[in-house]
Amino acid sequence: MGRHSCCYKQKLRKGLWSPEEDEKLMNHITKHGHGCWSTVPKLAGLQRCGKSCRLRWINYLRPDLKRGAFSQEEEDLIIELHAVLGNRWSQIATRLPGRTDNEIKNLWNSSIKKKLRQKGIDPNTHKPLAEVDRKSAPTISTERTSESSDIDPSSGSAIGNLNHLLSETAQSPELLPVLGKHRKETTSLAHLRVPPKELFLDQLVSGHDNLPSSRSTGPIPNFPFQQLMCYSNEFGSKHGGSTNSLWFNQNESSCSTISTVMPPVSPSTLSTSTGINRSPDNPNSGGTGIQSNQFYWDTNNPSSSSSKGSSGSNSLGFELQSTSSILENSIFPWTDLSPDKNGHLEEELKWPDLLHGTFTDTPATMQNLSQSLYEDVVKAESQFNMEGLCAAWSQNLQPQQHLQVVSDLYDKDLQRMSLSFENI
DNA sequence: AACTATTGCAACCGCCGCTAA
DNA sequence: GTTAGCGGCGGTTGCAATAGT
Repeated sequence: MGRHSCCYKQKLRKGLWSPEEDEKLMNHITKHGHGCWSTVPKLAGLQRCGKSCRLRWINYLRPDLKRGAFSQEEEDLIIELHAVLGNRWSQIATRLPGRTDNEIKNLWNSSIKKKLRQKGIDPNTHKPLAEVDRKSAPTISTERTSESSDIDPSSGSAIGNLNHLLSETAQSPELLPVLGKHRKETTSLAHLRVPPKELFLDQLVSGHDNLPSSRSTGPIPNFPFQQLMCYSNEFGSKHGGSTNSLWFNQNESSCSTISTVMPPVSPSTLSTSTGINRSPDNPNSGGTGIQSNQFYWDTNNPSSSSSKGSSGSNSLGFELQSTSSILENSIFPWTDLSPDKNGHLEEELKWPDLLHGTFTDTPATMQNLSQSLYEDVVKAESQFNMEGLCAAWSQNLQPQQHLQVVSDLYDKDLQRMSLSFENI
C-alpha cells in the first residue's frame, strides 16, 4: 500500500494549528470545497499535509460541529451504539449529529469507560465484570496505556470471535463435542456448517417473497434469516452429520467467522429477548436430549419475545437472536442462564438502565434509532454484505439477478472465511 | 507557591480498502 | 493483474489545563 506522499515531505508543520492556519483552511474550503485533500494545503497556502488538513476540518473547523459537553442522552446513545458497533467510532458518530468520531472516541476512553467500570460493567463486552472475569483471566488495565491486553476478543462488535472461541475450546474439554473437533481433526472449512451455495441460495429464494419492495422506507425488511438458520439442521440431518450447528458471525478482521446469515447483535444491549428458540420445524429439537443445537434468527415469531418494556421489539426493532447467547448456550453450556418456560432466556437490561439503575421502556427515539441502525449495523458488520443482499432485493431485480448477487457475495465470504481458518 | 499526577482534547501514525492508471 | 495514490479509520501519543498534595 502506498504511503501518503506528504508523509515523506519534510518541512511540513505538525502539531497544533494556529488561528492563521485555521483561517486559511476555512477560507479555502468555504470558497472552493476541499476537493482532493492532497491539493488543499498547496491551494490554501498551508505547510501541512492534506491528511492533516482533512482532520482539522472534520474535527474542528466544520461548521456543523456541535461544541460543548455531551449530554446524558448522547452518552447513553454512545453506549448503546458501542454495544452494537464496537469501536467503530465513525459509524457511531454518524448517529450523533455534530459530533466527530474523534470526540466520541475520546469521551469513551476518558469518561464512559470509567463510568462503566465503576458500575461493574466491562466496557469491552458490555457485560458485568464478574461475568467477564469468570470467563477470562483478569487483566490489568491502565487508562493511558494500550488496551490490547484488555480487550476481550469477543468484544468490539460484541459477537464472538471464533479464534477466541477456539482458544477457549482448547482449554475446555467440554467444548470439544461441539466445536473442538473442528480444530482437532481439521481446520478445513469442510467441518464448518457452511451451507453449500446452492442450498444457501435456495433458502434465500424461499424467503424472498416476504421481502418488501423497498428497503429505504417502511419496516425492517423481513429478511429470511429464519430459513437460513433452519438450514443448518436440515443440512445436518440430510447429510448425516451432527446437528450441532452454529452460525458464527464476523467480528474483527482477524475473526474466522462467517456472518453470512446473521446480522450482528450486541450480546447485552440488543438481546432484550434472547430467545433461544428451537426450530419450530423440528419438534425434536425442543430440548430433551436431542442433539440439536440449532438456533435461528427469528424475525417474525412474536412468541419468541418474552420480555416487556423494551421487549418484544428490541432496540433493533425486530426480534433478535443474540449471538452471544447462542455461543453461551451451545458452546458454553455451563453458562448460568435459565430459560423460561417457553425456552426463552431472561432478558438482559439495556445499558442506560444499568447505568442509571432504572429499567424502563425503550424510548421511542431509541426504537427509531435502532431501526435505522439495523441497516448500518448490517452494512458495517457483515462481511457477507447484507446490504448488497437487501439492495439487490429492494431493486427490482429478477430472481436470477438476485441469485447472481448473492452467489458472488457468498463466494467472497466463504473465501475470506477459508483463508482465516487456515491461519488458525 | 511549587511540584506532581491526572484529565481531556487535539493531532499524529500506521494500516486498510478502494480505485484509477 | 499490479501498483501507487488517496481517503478513511482506529489506536496511540503529546501536551496544556486542572486537580491534588
